[in-house]
Amino acid sequence: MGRPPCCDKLGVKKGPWTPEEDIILVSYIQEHGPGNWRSVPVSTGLMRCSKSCRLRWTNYLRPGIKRGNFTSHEEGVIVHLQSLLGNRWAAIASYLPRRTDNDIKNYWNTHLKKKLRKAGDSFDHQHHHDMVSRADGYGAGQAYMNTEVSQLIAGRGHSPFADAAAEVCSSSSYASSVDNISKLLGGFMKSSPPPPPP
DNA sequence: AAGCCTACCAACCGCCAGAAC
DNA sequence: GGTTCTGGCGGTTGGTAGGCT
Repeated sequence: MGRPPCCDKLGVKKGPWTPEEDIILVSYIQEHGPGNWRSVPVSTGLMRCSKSCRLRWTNYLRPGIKRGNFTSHEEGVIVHLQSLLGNRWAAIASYLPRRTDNDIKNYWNTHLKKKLRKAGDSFDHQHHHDMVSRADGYGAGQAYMNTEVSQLIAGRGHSPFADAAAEVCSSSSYASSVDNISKLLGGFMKSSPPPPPP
């Protein structure tokens, strides 16, 4: 026998999270820290699968997340990294610390893919890199991006781009229910430090 | 004003690697 | 060493808001 099962499949709630559930989850993580997701539904009484709790936290409730309003710099990074790494959204997200893989994936599927398809004759993963290089609007600054992203990938070291990105991230604001939850929690989000760089 | 269409995004599903027993 | 579970990831879907006719 291995470990005990993660959670009872019966009685697991699905669908959108309510503000109450968010508060319960954030309060629990504030107290115990993220991790050991199996214990979250058990300890909090949330009728949610541990997976669902983890997803909700990482994609939505985690402090320091920036959502929406992708800058042209961020777009460039995503486009270039996608051409280099493929659809490895978690890896791409690691270079944009305040963005979640889900957010990047959504942005790619809804915005960038369309833009690139528009720019090129067809969207083909096999020839994506060539196409990205050709694409109008994304060709500009591509050489710069090549250098910067290569540096980031090689050593993830300090770079002017990283500074610029950090500045953009820190200065931007977003409107979402996260703010409301933050207010409800009495500034927990503000007091929590942003996640460390990868 | 009503119905239809499109775009967006939160959340689910299924798979995999590694960890726990 | 084998079995089972957890955590993480990428793909996909369903709900809904906004725009268009």
